[in-house]
Amino acid sequence: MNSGSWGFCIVWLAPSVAGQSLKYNTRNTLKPSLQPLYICGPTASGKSSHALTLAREFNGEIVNGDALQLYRGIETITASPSEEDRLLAVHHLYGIADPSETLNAGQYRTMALPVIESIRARGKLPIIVGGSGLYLKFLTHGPGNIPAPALGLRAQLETLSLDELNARLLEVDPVTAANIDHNNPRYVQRALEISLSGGDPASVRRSSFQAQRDALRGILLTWDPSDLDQRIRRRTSEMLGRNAAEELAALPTPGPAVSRAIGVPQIQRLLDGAIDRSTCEEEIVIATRQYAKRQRTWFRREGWLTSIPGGCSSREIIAAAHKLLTG
RNA sequence: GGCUCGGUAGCUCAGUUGGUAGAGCAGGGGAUUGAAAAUCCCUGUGUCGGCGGUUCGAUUCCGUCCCGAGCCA
Repeated sequence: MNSGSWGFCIVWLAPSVAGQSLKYNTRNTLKPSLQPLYICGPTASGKSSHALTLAREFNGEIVNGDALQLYRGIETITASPSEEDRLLAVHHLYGIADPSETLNAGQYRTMALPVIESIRARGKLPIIVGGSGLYLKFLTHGPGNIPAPALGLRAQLETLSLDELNARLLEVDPVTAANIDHNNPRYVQRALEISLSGGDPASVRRSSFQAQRDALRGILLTWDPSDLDQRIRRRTSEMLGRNAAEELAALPTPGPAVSRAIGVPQIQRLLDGAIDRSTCEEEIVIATRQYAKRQRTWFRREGWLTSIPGGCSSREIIAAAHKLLTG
């Protein structure tokens, strides 16, 4: 597969969009480039609020890039944009999935691409805001040449032990077996899934994954870890102070994805009476902090992102975005 | 006041029949190609409560003091 077959690139290069005359806010005269602007960063880094500022400044619409905010019914727990915020700019792909579903990065891409295209078709700037590294990776770098998850096969593999999975992978795809983290059941299982679903083994297919050629532009919000920790503590406390517990209690049986969302298992145990409120809060803070660390590690490798201090002013974020949009 | 049990890594605890100690969690670092808020990998020197004593050598034995918890007065 070559770069030309990436749906995303096709969208970006669509001549009908590139030829339109566009109106930005009067304070900014920009070239008519409506390539998406990405706002990334760890949880609690202020992505949503900065994105809102930029959407209003640059005539943009916001597209969710967060795996868990796709689900409805857990808005408080996932710190999704509030009703008021959604009145200030158009928001897409928030709360569009049933909590019993389990989406994946490929499905997200499939949903997000037409949304982005339609925003551009309306002459608006798509602003993708989120912290789910893999989901954003699928958006920016394509889905590769790998088959979608085969759920039936996955269920079968689920019954095998890690040793058995590794043994089978070694038979089917020795190249991948030699390179994979064989302690990680998810990775071993997925590699097997690919190799067993027909066609070339995972080692061949994954090597056909290509790098993005078009210029990507995005902002990575950064924080000093101890400052971010304070923000996480504050947000967790506020979240529990709102209707988080009631929200979860009212949720019809969630699927695997929502069940694992940070806050859900902890609040569930609070509702069950297994832990008290302060223990619940502390556990959520810890899980969130660890997640933020993983996000930091992930985004650090996305070299195309421009780092901006998360605590910057509206003026500064606008200036940074302006530079990216015109540069 | 007396007795008993505790006091070891940020937390919960193990252990050393006397040769200065190790797990889980937390913390730190990393990975990440369709479950990703997931999953996985690497990373443990701390007056072993204080002070004395016995000993070549004490965190380990003895004495005493301090601090918890419990029981008896």
